[in-house]
Amino acid sequence: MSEVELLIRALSLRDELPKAEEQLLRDLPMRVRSFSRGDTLIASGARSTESCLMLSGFSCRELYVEDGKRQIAGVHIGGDFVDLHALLLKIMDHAVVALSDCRAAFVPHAALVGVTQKAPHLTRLLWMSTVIDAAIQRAWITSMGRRSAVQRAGHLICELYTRMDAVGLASRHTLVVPFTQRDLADMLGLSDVHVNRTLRDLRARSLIRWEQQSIIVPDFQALADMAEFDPTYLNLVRVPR
Amino acid sequence: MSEVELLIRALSLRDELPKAEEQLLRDLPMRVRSFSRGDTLIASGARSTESCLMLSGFSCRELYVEDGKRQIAGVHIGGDFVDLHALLLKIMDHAVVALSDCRAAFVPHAALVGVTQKAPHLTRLLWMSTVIDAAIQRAWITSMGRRSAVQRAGHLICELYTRMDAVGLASRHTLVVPFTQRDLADMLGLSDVHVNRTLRDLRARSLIRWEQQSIIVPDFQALADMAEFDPTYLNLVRVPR
DNA sequence: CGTCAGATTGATATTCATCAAGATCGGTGG
DNA sequence: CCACCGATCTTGATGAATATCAATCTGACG
Repeated sequence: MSEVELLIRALSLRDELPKAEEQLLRDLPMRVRSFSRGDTLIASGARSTESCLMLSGFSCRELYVEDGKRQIAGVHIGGDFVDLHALLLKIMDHAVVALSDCRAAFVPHAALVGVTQKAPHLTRLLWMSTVIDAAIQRAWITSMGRRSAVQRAGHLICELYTRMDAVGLASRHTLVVPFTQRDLADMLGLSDVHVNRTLRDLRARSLIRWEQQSIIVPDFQALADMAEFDPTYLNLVRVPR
Repeated sequence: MSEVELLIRALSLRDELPKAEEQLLRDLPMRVRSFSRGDTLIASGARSTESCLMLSGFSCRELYVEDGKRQIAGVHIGGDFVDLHALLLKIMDHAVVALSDCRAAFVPHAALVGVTQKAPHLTRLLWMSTVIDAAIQRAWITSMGRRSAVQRAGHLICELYTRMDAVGLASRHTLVVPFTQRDLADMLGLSDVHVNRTLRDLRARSLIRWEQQSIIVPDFQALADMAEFDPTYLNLVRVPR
């Protein structure tokens, strides 16, 4: 079982992945490292020569504004090529930080450039993964601009549930997530106090339960309806790309 | 002067563009169409077989939530390959709508797949343009989550100024933009009334003037400082990619 | 000259942030 | 084993930011 199984699974969900391309992924040179919650995987402003693939655990994209307020612009789980865009951007506009203990693989840009030169279809699939990321960001923008706090929180939980379920990381109505309410607040653009009340509200409506580090979603459809969640943007359909 | 000059300029700002690749762009088959303000260039949910390149004028990415509230998730100007991600996404999660009279070129996906097969470097530059788009979206998320209304509006104006200036569409302190205050409200996630007051505030501080369809920024640095605008994320540097 | 979209202003309501104080819980040193 | 400690969660009270509702004003245009 190779380190890139989850990535292969994530790509296979969206298009047929020929064995040869699978092999290219397995053969990518990579340096695997472990991190603890709070560690910085990639610093803001870094000029990377490697891109970072999540193997297990959680990380997030983190930006700070001047008075120390934090905004999280995306959450990443195993199989996400979090930092693929560094291949093109050269200088990071944000940091990637561990939200839980996690493992990540760092792949040299030279190897990825190699993929773009000899494997156009695989290149398109990697490109696709960055573009799905952007679609998720648009959903966040929509939530932050035009949805209430309860809907926003519900929408985020639906997103995480759907994404984790797709790669086999959710089990029967339950998500194991390491987030504190402060983390959630920084994802949703709310204060931690207000997140607490928002979760209480969701609990009171029996849309979620929150035990230890687990979010339990007894009735996904009910939550999705409340939050106006439509999973189309996650592109979980297998079509030629 | 070909239709794709502005695109060539936008890419050249970020990396050297060999003549051969320039020629590939000029040779792309395309169907040019004109639109009036309010027209839909690409409908939400569409399964396109073409991608849309802005030639002139303004468009935006538009999403609606159920009670009819609109959120704009990005603004596009001449030279922006607005809809390049449709090549990978296959089904649109949002609409692209004209914010002014504009012209756009539609390029068949088959031709773009061709580029990915025979021009890896140009492919990376196109990929880059989608990934810069995502960086802009992260800046919007940060603004919406953690900046005040005045900073948010200022930040957006700085973004537009910088992008338009980069491709030669801004002239001495002045931006010609066709936005109504309602458009602006839907970009910023505010009500139109509040946008009006926010602009009044910016005017009162002499950070902008707003005449007809022109935004005048007498002192860009002052506005940027107030809004904490740092243009790094727009990747306006010429480096090998 | 009337009409209509957009801009502006005022009054009020709602949502959410901030400040402050407990409560809970896991971990740690004695 | 127990007392303590810090981080997190929870709740209440208050205030600021922003939305909503309702007029009025302005300017372009038929």
